[in-house]
Amino acid sequence: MADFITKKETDYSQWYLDIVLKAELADYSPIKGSMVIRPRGYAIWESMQSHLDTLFKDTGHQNAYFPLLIPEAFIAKEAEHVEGFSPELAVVTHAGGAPLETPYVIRPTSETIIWSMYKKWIQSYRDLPLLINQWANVVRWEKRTRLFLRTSEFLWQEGHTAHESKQEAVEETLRILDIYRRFLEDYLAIPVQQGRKTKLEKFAGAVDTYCVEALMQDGKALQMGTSHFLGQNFAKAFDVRFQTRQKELEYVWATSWGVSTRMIGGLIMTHSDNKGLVVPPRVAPTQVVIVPIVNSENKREVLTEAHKLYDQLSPHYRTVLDDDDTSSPGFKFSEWELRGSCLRIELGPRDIAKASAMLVRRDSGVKTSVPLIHLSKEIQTHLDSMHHDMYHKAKTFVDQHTHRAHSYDEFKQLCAQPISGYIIADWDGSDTVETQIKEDTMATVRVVNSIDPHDTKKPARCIVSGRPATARGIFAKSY
RNA sequence: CGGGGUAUGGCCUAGUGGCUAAGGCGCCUGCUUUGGGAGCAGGAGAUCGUAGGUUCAAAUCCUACUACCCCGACCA
Repeated sequence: MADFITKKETDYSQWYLDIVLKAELADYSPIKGSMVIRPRGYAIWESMQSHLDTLFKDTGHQNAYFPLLIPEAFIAKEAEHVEGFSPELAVVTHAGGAPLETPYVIRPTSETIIWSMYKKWIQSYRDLPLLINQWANVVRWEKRTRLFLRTSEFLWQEGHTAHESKQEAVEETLRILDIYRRFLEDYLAIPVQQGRKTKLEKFAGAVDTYCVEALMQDGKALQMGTSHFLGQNFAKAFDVRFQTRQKELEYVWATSWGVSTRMIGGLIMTHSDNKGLVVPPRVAPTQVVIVPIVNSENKREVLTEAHKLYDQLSPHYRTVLDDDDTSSPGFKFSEWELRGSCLRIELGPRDIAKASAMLVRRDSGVKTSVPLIHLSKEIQTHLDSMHHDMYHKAKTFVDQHTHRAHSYDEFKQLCAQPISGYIIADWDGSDTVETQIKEDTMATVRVVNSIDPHDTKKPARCIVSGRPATARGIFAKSY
């Protein structure tokens, strides 16, 4: 992990931005607040897409596509939705060289355009459940942006489902939440907290918002994915009713859920170190880089061996052979560490003499000499253990920075720590207390979970008001 | 929208009133090199963010503007 623990907040920001820019994942774009995702960064996104698509399709979801522009009036149909999104809409007022009679907004999310179509598609319980996902870009004109973490335009997937019953929709909401948790842990090696959002933090238009949260190395939380139970709000706003099995007419029950390119930012902030990017093996664009070490005498022999090795490995691993002879091995080592290649294979005369290669891990820096005949198998073993080691390193960090606050004084003291982390506290569930905590300490409720009655012998009390506590929250400062 | 900062070749920086704007990285040419960011020699590349002002003289001082970055406000 990076050793900026004692440094200031701005240094952490700079460290993060340096990695994004120097590892060539993204760049500032000419449009303020939006970024250019460069090929190396996009490859991570493609990898995420492919894994998530599999998880969605395995649970019966299908991909579709809806328009970028949404009639402004659609947004206004759901009261909370319009209130929540209005301040951050980009509006198209002119087209074809003339003012438009009715303006369009660039989608900040697609609930409204999708539900306008669902009205046509859903008549009977036979049409349900309708399980659709879309890969798209959306625009939200935020006041403050940061590469990957909050850009005015970003890429995401948004799922939109319609169900016969409340229970089925709630189950779907939680099923997706669990897919997100599994994806983050099993593919990105990022441990997460899952739970419900408070009324103040939930999605504009949802009945309940659930989310997965991760803890960054500076002790701030980052929301990595959300899954909303929408109740019948959008069905009512767009008048989507269906004939039930009992021949009655009822509004359908809905969910929506999404994860975005923000996950790339979360991945960087969770795993990377002072040498640069560290990418978990299952999504890494480059899993193995082969660096041949040549001199004028053995050049041909070493390069022949290196190419043989490349041919052998590249069908199984995302492999790069760096045979550029204008830069030195030392330069390449540093360069590939910065770019986050999982494993480096050094192949030089000494190695070839004993029919082996030097294998170096990005996460730990540990070097092992491996016989060439075992190399392919060894790589798999190392990639697997690298994933587990990265997960456990991150998990240990989270555990070390998770504290329980029994009083407000204790809470405030924990918030004042350089790396405040998660603070678990009981409160009365009121907006007033939540707001006060935010004003006093900058910490917000990341997720709410119900209080396990077996956990405390005496009834839980709100740390601020002293009233009986109704909820146990995980609080943190956040991005 | 507030607070702070920056603006000099493709990138990073030096230059705080005075001769032809300096250096590093990168780039081009050639040679030599290659096990942790190689070396030597030569070369190309800048109207010093924009506009105005002060002065014999401005990259440097003053004013305004613009852009970007950081911290807030805001933010499924």
